[in-house]
Amino acid sequence: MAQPHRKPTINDVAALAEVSIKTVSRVMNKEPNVRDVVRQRVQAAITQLGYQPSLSARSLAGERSFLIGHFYGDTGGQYTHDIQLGMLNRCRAAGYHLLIEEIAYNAPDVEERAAALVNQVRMAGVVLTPPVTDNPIVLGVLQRAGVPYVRIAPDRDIDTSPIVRIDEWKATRDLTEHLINLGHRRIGFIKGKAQHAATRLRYAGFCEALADHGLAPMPDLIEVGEFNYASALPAATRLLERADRPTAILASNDEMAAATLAVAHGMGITVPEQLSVVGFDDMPIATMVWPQLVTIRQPVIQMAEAAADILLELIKRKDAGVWENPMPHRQLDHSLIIRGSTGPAPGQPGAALRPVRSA
Amino acid sequence: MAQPHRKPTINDVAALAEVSIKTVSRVMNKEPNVRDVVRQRVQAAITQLGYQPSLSARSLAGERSFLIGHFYGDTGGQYTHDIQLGMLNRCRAAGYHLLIEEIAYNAPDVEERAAALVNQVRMAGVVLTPPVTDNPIVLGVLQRAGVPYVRIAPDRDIDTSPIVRIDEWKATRDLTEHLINLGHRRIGFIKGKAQHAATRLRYAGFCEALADHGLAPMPDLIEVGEFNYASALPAATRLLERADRPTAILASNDEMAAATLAVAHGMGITVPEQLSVVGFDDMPIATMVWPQLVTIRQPVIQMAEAAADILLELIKRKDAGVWENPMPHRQLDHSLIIRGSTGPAPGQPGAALRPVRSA
DNA sequence: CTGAAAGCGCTTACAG
DNA sequence: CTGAAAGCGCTTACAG
Repeated sequence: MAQPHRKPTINDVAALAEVSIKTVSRVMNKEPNVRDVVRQRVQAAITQLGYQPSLSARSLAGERSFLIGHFYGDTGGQYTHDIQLGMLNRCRAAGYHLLIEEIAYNAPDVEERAAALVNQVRMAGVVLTPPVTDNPIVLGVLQRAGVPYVRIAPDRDIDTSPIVRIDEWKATRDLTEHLINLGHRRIGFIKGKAQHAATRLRYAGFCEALADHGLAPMPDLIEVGEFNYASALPAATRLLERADRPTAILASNDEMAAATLAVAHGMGITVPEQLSVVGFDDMPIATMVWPQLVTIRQPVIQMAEAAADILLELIKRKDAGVWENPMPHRQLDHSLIIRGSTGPAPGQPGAALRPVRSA
Repeated sequence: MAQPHRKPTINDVAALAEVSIKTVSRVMNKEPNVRDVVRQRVQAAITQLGYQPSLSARSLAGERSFLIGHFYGDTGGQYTHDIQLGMLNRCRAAGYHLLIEEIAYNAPDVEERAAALVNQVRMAGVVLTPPVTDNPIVLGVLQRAGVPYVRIAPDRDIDTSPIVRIDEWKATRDLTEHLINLGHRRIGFIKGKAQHAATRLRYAGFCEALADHGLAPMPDLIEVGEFNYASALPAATRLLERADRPTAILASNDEMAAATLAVAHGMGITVPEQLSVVGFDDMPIATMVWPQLVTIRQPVIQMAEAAADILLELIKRKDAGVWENPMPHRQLDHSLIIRGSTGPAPGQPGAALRPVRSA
C-alpha cells in the first residue's frame, strides 16, 4: 500500500481542502460560521485522508481532556463491571474515554495516587463508587483540583456533591416488611463491611421497619459479615445454631444470603419452609442458588448512566464557564423481587401453603 | 491558601531551580548527565511546587502515550474485573494508565471504533481478552497502526502475535480423566458460545481424553449453552431427562455447571451420588453452590499481569526502535480443584464411599 | 465567514 | 554536563 506511514494531521487536511487549519478545526468541532460548501470540502478531505484528530493535542491546546475516570474499590466483579458498562454507554456517545483506577479505601497512598491521576492525566471528570465514594481524602483532591465528580451510593456529605443512588433505607424497609407480613418476628440480620455506606443504611432501614410494627432488633440476632460469601458462612452458622434461631434472615447482600442458604442446607434446615432468607442487589448469584433469592433489585447500569449524564453536564458547564454547581441528586427506583426463598413463618397460619408471591 | 490556581509547569520548576527546562525534563525522566547537586535542586523545586507533568504535553511532544487499553467482551463481570485488576497492578508500577473499551464481537462498527480508539487516543498498547481477542478486524487495525498488543486466551492465528493463556486443552483432559477414573463412561458435555476459543479447545480436550480411554463422545450427550447460567438450564434439563441420562456432566464453565446442579436438585437427582458435575474457571460461584464444584482454576489475575508485562516490554522495545517482534508466548499453569461435586459412577465399586479426594 | 499568529507544556535534535 | 531553538498537533484570541 502506498499509504503514507505518517498519520495525517490537521495540516494535511487543510492543504487538501485548501482552507486554513482553523477552518478544519471549526468543522471538526461542529462550530458555526463555516459555509456549507467549505464544510463539505473539509469533510471530504477528512474522509479521504482517514484523518483522526489527536487527543493529546486537543487536550493540550484546549486545556480540557477527553478522559473520564472511574474510581472504584472492592465491590465485587459484577457491580464494577456493570457500572463501567453503564458509563461506557454514555462516554462513547459523548466522545469521551473511560480510565479506570482501583483505589482501596484505606490505602496509605490514596492522596498521592488520586493527585497524580488528577494532575497528570487531567481527567475531565470522575465517577466514584463505594467505598472510595466516601473517602474524604480523594474527594478533597478532586475538589481542590476543580475536577467535576459524581458519587454513586454515597453515605456522608450528601449535600456537598452531585450523587446518584437508590433509597437503600426504604429498600431494606420493603424487604423487612415482606418478612413481617409473612408472620416472621424473629429476624436475623447480617451486616456488611463497616466502611460501606450500604451497611449503615440497610441496617437502619431494617430497624425502622421493625419499629413500625412494634418490634425491636434483637442484638443476639445481628451478625457482621464483609459483603462476601465466605464471611457470611460463620455468621449464618452462629445464627442458625442458636436454640432460639430466627425464622428469617436478612443478609445485606446476595452473596451473604447465598451463604446463609448453604449453611441452612448443610444443617438440614429447609428453605423456605423452616427458614426464609432474603438478600440485596439482585446480582446473578440470586438466581443461581436454590431456592432463588427474594431480594432488592438495584438498577446498577442505569445508575452509572445517570452518573455519567450528570458528569457530562457538569463538564459542559464548567467548560462554558458556568460554575455554579447545581449539585444534582438522582434517586433511582429499586424493586422488591419475590422469588422462592421466603415463606410464612413456621407455625403461622398459611405456613403449609406456597410462599406468597406478590409484586 | 495563597496557592496559585494555575498548575505549575515545567517552566515554573526551571525558574525556581534556576536551570533550563531541558534539565528539569532530564531529571523527571531519570536521564543521565545531570550533576547530583543540580538534580537535587530540581527535585526540591518539584516537591516544593507540587509539580506534576502533564500527560498530554508529554504524549504530544514525545509522540508516545501513557495509556494502555483493554478491549473486552461479554466474558462475565468477574473475569473482566480480575483481568483489569491484574493489568492495573502492572500499569501503575510502570506509570501507565488503563483505558477500557467493551467491544462486542459482532458489532457492525468494530472497525471504526477500534480505529478511532487507536488513532485518537494513540494508545501505547492494548491487551485483548475473548471474544475480541480473536476478532481479525480489530487485530488488523492494531497491526496497521503499529500498536503493540497482547492477546489473552486466543484461538486462531496463535503464531502471529504475543499471547498469554493456559492449556485449555490439557485442562479439560485432566477434568475428563478425573471423571473417567471415577468410573464414569456416559459423560454429558455442555459447550459454550461458538465464537469463544474456549468452546472449541475445551471440547477438543474432552474428546481426546475419552479417546485415550477407548471411549467416544456420544452425540446425544453434547449440548450447547452460552457460558451463562440461564442458557445451561434447558441444556442440562435435556441431558437429565433422558432415559439413559449421563452419570456425569462436564460443563464448559462454572456458571453452566451451577445451572446443571440446580436442574439436578429440581429433579431430585442427588449430587454426587447419582450424578457428578464439573465446571471450569473456578469463579466465585464454584464455592457458592452445593456441593461445591470440582473445576479447573485459571490464574486470571496472573495472566493479566503477564500480558501487561509483555506489553510493557514490547512498548519499550518499540520506543527504543527495536522492532523485531519476538512474539512471546506465555502459558500459565492451571490446576484441577477437587471438591464435592464428583463421586464414583453409580453402580461402580466404591460408589457407596465418599467421593474421591485427590490433588 | 475565514485565517495568521501565538501558545498549550512538554521532548527531540543539536550545539557547546 | 547543560541549554537554546524548534516542533509535536491542536485551540484560543484576535483581526479582517
